[in-house]
Amino acid sequence: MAPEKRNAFVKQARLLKALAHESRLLIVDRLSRGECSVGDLRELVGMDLSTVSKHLALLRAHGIVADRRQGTTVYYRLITPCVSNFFTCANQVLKERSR
Amino acid sequence: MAPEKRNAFVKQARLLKALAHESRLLIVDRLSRGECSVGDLRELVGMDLSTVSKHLALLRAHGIVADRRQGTTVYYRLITPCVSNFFTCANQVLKERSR
DNA sequence: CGAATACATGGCAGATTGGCCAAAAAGGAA
DNA sequence: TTCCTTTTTGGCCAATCTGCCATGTATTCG
Repeated sequence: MAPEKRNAFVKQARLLKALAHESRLLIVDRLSRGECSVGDLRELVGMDLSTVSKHLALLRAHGIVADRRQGTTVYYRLITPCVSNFFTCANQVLKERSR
Repeated sequence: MAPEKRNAFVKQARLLKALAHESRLLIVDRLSRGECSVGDLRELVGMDLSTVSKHLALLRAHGIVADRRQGTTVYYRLITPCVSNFFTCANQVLKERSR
């Protein structure tokens, strides 16, 4: 297989991996409805603040979210909104699988 | 959050995780163009046969592929073809991200 | 300045993953 | 049966992931 084509799969795998976690999906889903502070996301996810912060750092490193500081509060937002399509896509597979 | 809604994210995360690997994406992509023997997939992926077999077992356990034995050869096929939509979806995100 | 708030980061432990090798299974052919 | 081919499984190890705790950093307030 051509190296550049193979590389496309590597990039796709990295992206899927970045999303393949319950907490991160929760976060992405929440952010798809508008930006949100880390504290609010922590409440949503229900884990330690440091854990949530690391999930956010991972999403940021993959270019999925971006942050904005306002005073001591940091707000995150989706910068690739089409990432929400993954939910539709996944649900379709889950539905087809259950038949 | 409601337990059943939360559970949906758990299932989605499991599915994404099952796909989030270069070799498994290669396999799914190949199978989306028709069924294929393990040996052929091994050639495509370029790893040990046992490794490929384990990737296939994982995909099967997640209801993504199914197998059929013919003599000593085992053929795999996609049983949730819409899983290919993930490629479209991922490429869209990757494209949006690069802008 | 110091104290408080809101996040991020470093470090560590336990669990999971992904690879190879060797051995077992399952069929088919002789 | 025995041998050969194809695939699966078990074992092992190195690497990665994910959580919490403790600490560090940035900002605001008094």
